[in-house]
Amino acid sequence: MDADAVIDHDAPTPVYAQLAAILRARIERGDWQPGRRIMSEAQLVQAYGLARETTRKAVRVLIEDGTLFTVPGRGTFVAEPSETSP
Amino acid sequence: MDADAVIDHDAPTPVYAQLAAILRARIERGDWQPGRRIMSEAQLVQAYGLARETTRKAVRVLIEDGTLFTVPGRGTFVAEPSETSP
DNA sequence: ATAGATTTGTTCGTATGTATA
DNA sequence: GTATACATACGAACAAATCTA
Repeated sequence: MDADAVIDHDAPTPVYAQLAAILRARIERGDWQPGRRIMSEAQLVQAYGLARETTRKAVRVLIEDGTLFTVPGRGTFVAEPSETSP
Repeated sequence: MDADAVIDHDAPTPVYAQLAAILRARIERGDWQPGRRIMSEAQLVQAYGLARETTRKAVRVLIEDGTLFTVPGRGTFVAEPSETSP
């Protein structure tokens, strides 16, 4: 999926999965480097016009596959490549 | 069968098969494009005045021949032509 | 040291849609 | 025709951790 792709609410793919793919593409493209903080949940909501729980679910997908990790009160960060694909 | 055909409860053809033919005609006519969502089950029930299980059976016919596919929580979608007739 | 702002974590509720009995 | 279950999506509210002024 393209990094600048737009959310399609009528597509078969769930919105949260679309956003997860977009974020993954932006990370692979280098928009956010390993160890760096990505947009906050509020910024994701604003940028993609989604509900907070939907953006959180997208982030959770990337957390579960080792791409991102969160720090309460700090933000959401890009994991080191070694942690993603050893 | 015509896309605007009406269900005939007294015809030899089962009602679910009539509806399946109607939906197939509407798809072939372009009412719903590949990858797009068709009416929900509730809308089909409302539009054609049938029981829910009858509309589900009609949809199942088109799923089994590769015309449609469903995504829980999302809806029923038109398959890509390549998936229908390779 | 305190207050406020920011950010993630959690818990409700509502609505829609398919799956199953 | 009803009921239950599960998945998706949106909305609101509050708590906890962190940072800044």
